[in-house]
Amino acid sequence: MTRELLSLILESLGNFDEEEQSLLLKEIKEIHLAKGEIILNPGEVCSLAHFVVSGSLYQYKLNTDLDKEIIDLYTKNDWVLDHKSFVSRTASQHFIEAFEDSLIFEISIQSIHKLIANSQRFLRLGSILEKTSSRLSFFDNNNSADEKYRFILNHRQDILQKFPLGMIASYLKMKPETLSRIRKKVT
Amino acid sequence: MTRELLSLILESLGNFDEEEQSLLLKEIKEIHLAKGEIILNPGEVCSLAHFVVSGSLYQYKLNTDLDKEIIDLYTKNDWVLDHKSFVSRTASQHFIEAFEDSLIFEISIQSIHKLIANSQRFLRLGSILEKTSSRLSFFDNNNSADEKYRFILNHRQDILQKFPLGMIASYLKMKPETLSRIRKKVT
DNA sequence: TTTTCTTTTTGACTTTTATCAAGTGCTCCC
DNA sequence: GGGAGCACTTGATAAAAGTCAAAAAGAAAA
Repeated sequence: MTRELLSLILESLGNFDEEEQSLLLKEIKEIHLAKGEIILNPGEVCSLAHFVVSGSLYQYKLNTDLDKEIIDLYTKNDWVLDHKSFVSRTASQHFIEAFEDSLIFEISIQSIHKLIANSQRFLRLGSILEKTSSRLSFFDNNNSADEKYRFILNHRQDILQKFPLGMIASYLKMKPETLSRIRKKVT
Repeated sequence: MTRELLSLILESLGNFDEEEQSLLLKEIKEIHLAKGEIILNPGEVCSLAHFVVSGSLYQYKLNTDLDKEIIDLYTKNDWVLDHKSFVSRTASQHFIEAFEDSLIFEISIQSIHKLIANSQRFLRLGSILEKTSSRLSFFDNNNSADEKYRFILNHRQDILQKFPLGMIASYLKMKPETLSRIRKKVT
């Protein structure tokens, strides 16, 4: 992987010195995904963290009617993982799939442990988890449909561009009709 | 701490052999809490996991009107921690407080790391996290008030005994009136 | 036991969101 | 260009939960 691409990750995680960057570089893999490619399946333990360089991905589960329920949407500079499976090392119930052709970086949990063992400064990699969980936790609370949409509008403009409203509605746990009405009112 | 009390933890985590039990014992502290004592304050990083031997505790945050919003309720044999703060090592926004006089065990994240460094078998301590997060994640989803109450009825009978309905309603993110009506309907 | 205070229930009404059905606009593509 | 399909919008109505106010039931205190 090139240093130029590494700089994207460094922007996300904060800077590391030369030596740390070299160590980090050795653990990171570059992956090209075609639209529709799946990088996590239900039943697997999510032991890889991915970083979106370009393109977009989404995490979802199938409900009893086999409809996709959107868990999270990812674009450039987002960290991609099933947070719960990653942390507790239990089987995921979710899919993670490329929504477009995408370029991503990959780092394994083993690599992260290895780096931390080497230098405590890599404890900062824990912020990967922080980033993923803080975003999702907003939707956990009993916020109104309005507030949820406004949150996207303020913090995730990018996903409004990339993904169809039906997917965004599912992500916000509301019906497409409700999202459509709110959008008219708020904008 | 006595071996008898340790057996409670072993029931929760699965068995360890003699040597592992000795190592574990050294890292665990026994704590008596008086009703109202606070073991986690907003602004602190939650770096201790607690196990309830007897009594009860609750985790909450203050909303803008300074009302307590219940995050989690704990009784005998529950593990107590702010999951997000514990995992991501960021400042908690929550309180954790004894609801009654309680006896709890305490183990620090440092101790957990130390044990794991010593033997991979202590990786099982990760199930502490699993237990705490899986319970909470049920309420994240857009389940109806009915389903949430039924979940409590099936999986947390004990908290219905210990805590007033107002607290349980807040925990389930509904109004006390709604919980009262559902209770009449479901029971 | 009576009084007081708190918790829980009940009733009438409002707000929010879901549901169902139909309409508009758009793109793909033969 | 004329469907066929898809995404989004709009309207009418229903269901779920919240709000406010008051009554009933329980628990604690005098």
